[in-house]
Amino acid sequence: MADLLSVAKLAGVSRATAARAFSQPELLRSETRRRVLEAARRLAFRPNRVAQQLRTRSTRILGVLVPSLDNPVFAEQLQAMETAARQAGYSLLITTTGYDASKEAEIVEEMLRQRVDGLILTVAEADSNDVLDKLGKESVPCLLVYNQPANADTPSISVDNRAAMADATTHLLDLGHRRIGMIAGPVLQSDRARLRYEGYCQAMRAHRLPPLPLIEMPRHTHADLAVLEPHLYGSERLTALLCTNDMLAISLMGDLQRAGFSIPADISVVGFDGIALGALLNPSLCSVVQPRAAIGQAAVNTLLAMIKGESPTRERLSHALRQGDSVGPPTPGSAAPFPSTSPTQRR
Amino acid sequence: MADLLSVAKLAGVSRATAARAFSQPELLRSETRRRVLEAARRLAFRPNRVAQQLRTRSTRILGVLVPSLDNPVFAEQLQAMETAARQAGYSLLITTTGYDASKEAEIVEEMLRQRVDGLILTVAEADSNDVLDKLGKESVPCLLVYNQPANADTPSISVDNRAAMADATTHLLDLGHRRIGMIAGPVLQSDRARLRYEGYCQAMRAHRLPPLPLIEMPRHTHADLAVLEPHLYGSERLTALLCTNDMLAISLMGDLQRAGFSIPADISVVGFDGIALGALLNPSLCSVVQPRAAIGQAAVNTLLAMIKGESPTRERLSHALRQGDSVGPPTPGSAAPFPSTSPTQRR
DNA sequence: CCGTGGAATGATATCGATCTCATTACGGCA
DNA sequence: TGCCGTAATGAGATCGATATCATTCCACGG
Repeated sequence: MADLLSVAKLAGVSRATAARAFSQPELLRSETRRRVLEAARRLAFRPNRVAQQLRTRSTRILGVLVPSLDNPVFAEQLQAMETAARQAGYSLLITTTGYDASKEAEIVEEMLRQRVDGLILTVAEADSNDVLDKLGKESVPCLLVYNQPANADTPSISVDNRAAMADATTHLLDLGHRRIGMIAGPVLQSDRARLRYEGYCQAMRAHRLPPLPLIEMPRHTHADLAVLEPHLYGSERLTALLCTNDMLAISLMGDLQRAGFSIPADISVVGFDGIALGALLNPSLCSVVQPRAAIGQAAVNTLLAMIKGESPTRERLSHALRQGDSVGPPTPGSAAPFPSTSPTQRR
Repeated sequence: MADLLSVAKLAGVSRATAARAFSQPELLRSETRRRVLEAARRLAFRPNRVAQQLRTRSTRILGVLVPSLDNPVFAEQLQAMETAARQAGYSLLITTTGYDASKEAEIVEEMLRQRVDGLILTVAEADSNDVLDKLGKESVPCLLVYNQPANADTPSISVDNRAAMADATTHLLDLGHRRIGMIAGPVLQSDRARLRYEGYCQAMRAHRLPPLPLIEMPRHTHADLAVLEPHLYGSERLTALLCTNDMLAISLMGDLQRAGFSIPADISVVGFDGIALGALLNPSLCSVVQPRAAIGQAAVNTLLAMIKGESPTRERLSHALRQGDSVGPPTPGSAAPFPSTSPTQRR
């Protein structure tokens, strides 16, 4: 391709002058500027960002790491980030771990080699994370999203996961539910899930009820009815289920309905994240809404501020409980120990 | 940070030798190599990819452009792309247009400045697209995904949109449906939507039925019942609706159910894309499945082959119709001209 | 003991921009 | 006309790696 030097030659000026036509046009005599721009046009000159990046030691690229794009909560947030970043003249280098924490280190290292100007990470464990510890010693601005570190010194943006789940639990309690369960993905791998469970426990205790043990699903985003079965039948069956994320909740609803349960008459379901699709369903999914777009936008803006040298802030964005038809008051006598209809779809 | 030169000095070798310790370690005496690596470790040396990229004229970055990450069909495909790319040692620069075709040119230009090694695009219009025309003259490998250009010379990967929608239509016809409608987003902006409509028309005509006009929704991923209303009531009401994408279909189902319609008893709904969530719903969404993961993976691999100089291929991946409970045979007498229940949720 | 050839290493140009500092051009004023 | 200060432009170093070609090292055969 044509480079600045050839443009300069064609315009009959020096490299420096040619460069100035783009970076500081006001320094040039308008006639000179015109000649350079004309030459650039003729040669189809395209500035080489790589060379710029090397010389200026700034890539204007942000490195982003999320668990998975298959979960809309991350995809929707990325959409907001991309928009915000591009508006500010930045690009995104997006990577995923597939919920595999052991990949985090290598991926972050690769982004550092690329000399990203900053990092936005959603990791499995924000506390006691050696990747973050290492990053602390580096000079690269770094920001956690969705993670809510307890003691960590890494700035972060998230909702108050504990309070949020406590709110959801309280909502169920206020409706009259008492046997409320909570399901999560492989829990050891997510600090968020643990905080949400704590919120649940807190709310239960506040009502003088013993919190039930967390029910762990084998996958992050897909419910498994077999694991849940013991809690669905009999006199001690659960009347409401809290899920640590919407994907889990949505797949759970489908499975329950196919197994003959009516929602919310037989059992109420609450999700977490508030992905757009949840509101479109029928019954619509009651869910703790994390403001994904706001989180994404705030993340980019905060990181850009940090890059400019401003001191980081730890932000707690406010959550909201989206009411939905997947939740209703418990109907004590309604569900027989075993569901009355055959395990096929029921409308 | 420490650069290669300082590593070389500490190890007591030349820059070139230090570099070889990483790029061609077999050329060095093991003792020399050890000294260099040890020095690199001590200095926490991190290779500067930007400098490498400038010198080698290869970034090992692929530029990706999709309409929106809010639509899972793109997010799921990106997940596959990211995995495939990283395995091959490439990174992704991901950008979105928000379905705004007028942004395509600028975004592509910016990616070219970044000197991406190749481009993977999903554009609004594959034919008569000046961005693509311009790219044709450049030497950057470029690949279309989901787009299915008629005459274009740009290689592409997609399903056969026409045949796919024809299959879905035929499925409905075989069940006995006759009044089958089709809804789409702002259709002028999507070549895919038009091809799918053609497939529908084709299938209808093959059954000696006049295709109905396409019903256009104001948004790409959200149905609007008001627009649809004229087709839902009366003796000529539709008994089945095809949607150009799953988001549209899912939101449509929710809206219909909330308006008192029973699915599929009153009306059948078919989606397109086969996003993961569709299968989890109740009723599960019948949809034309585009193999998103396979498409993403194939896209990356094909593009990498093109980068290596192999000649491009235009690939048609096979689609499949996922059966779902959102479709059933028409029930002629079932739905009154006006729905029998009040417009609240019905189970 | 020396010449020879391959293995190992070094010196230097280069990728394409920006940055700093030096130099030239030019308009105003004595 | 000549001097001066600012505006405009140029020369050359630099960012951090790789690539090419030259040079040194060393073992081995003659």
